[in-house]
Amino acid sequence: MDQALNDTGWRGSQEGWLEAAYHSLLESGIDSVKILPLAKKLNLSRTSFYWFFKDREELLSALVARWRDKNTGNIIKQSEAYAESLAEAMLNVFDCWLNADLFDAKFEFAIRSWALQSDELLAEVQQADQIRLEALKRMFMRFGLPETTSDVRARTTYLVQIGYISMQSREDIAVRMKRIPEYIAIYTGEVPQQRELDRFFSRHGYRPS
Amino acid sequence: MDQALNDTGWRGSQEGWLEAAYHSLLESGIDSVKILPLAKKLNLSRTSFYWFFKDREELLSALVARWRDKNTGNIIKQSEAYAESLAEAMLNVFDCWLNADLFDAKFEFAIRSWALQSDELLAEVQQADQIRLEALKRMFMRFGLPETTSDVRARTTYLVQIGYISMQSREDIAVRMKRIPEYIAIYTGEVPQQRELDRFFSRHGYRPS
DNA sequence: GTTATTTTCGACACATATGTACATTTTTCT
DNA sequence: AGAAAAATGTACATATGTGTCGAAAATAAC
Repeated sequence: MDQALNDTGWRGSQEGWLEAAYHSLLESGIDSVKILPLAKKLNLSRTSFYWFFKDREELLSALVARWRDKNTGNIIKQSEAYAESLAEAMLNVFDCWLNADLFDAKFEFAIRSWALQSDELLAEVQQADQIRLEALKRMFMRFGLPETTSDVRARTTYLVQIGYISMQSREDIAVRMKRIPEYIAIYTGEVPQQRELDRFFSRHGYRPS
Repeated sequence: MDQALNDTGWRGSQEGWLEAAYHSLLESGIDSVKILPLAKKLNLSRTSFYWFFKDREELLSALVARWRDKNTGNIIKQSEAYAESLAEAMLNVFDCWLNADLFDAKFEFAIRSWALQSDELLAEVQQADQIRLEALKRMFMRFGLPETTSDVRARTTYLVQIGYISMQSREDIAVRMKRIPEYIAIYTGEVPQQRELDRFFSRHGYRPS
């Protein structure tokens, strides 16, 4: 659990503490993000922390900033990506659910759990929800669906994913892939073309058997 | 914040401490469920707690038992209730999402957040998920849908709700009701009859304007 | 009304956490 | 190598939490 995160010769760094905090948050929730335990993991003196951060609050703010930068943005980008059909557009969004670089599901859940005890964070999360939902709704409308329908379908798409995250399920990629065509059919009301599915499977390194 | 939970003349009781713990869990997560703060809320001495519970662990176990008894069971019951169409059957399930007596959404979310830091609890939550999903799947199959379709539609139904809970949204009942027909259409593939909707609205004391 | 039971509370021992002040060490810069 | 800067560590003050013991008070039982 040591560093090597550093280009300098010092053992600790802002990034190092933040990284440790991130892992602790994902593993055991925000109340586990405490300076003393983190120091033990990093093999550093607890008080050395205060060289990099003013106090615990500043560390927690840095965590929120990290979430904000990562998870909001890619959904919008994917929902706006080029597509010839609604089914293909939806598959672009699904990239987020299968690629941890685009959307960090564990992080998302940990943040939501944290929001239970922080009204300030809850407001941020709800703002993120709204922005993401609106992007998805625009995608449906781009393909000619009426407003109310687009709204509910956007919600379905998004909420299933948030629900999935909240189940903290650890399913095999093959199991999840097998359900994809059905999900697309439910969300969009249209069955995806085989070539669209093949393109999707291919870019996620999956070979249907 | 005083008692009156008691038929006896004593101020404290097992139920009183449990009730306080429940509220604290829902408001601020499991790490806020601490004996000292609860004692302050109850206007009791902290150590009096130990007369009713062996230790903190026992209190937490009681909380889990409460969740188990309440939230698992009603979904199954509603999914098996009499219905002439799939849409009507789905509306029966929707009763859970709109009636806190049938399904305590806040409790559900708090438990899931807690499960982040307890593998034992996580296993319980995942077992509950599986049982609920299977009940919903059976409902779809009862109306003649194929197995895979039933499975994915059951997931959609359930996950949207878990996702909704996880959004911790505080929406107006009218806003939610307006979306109901669309949700039913997406989940079941069939449009609900007006009389089915009227029956549903009526039993939730809602008058569409 | 007295006695027994149940509940409540204060004092103690201990553990874990935060944050400050200041001395010390380690690295970097010249 | 020597000075400066950056990072680390020790000691201290303080806060909040758990759990035990035994005395005291309130209620229930007779």
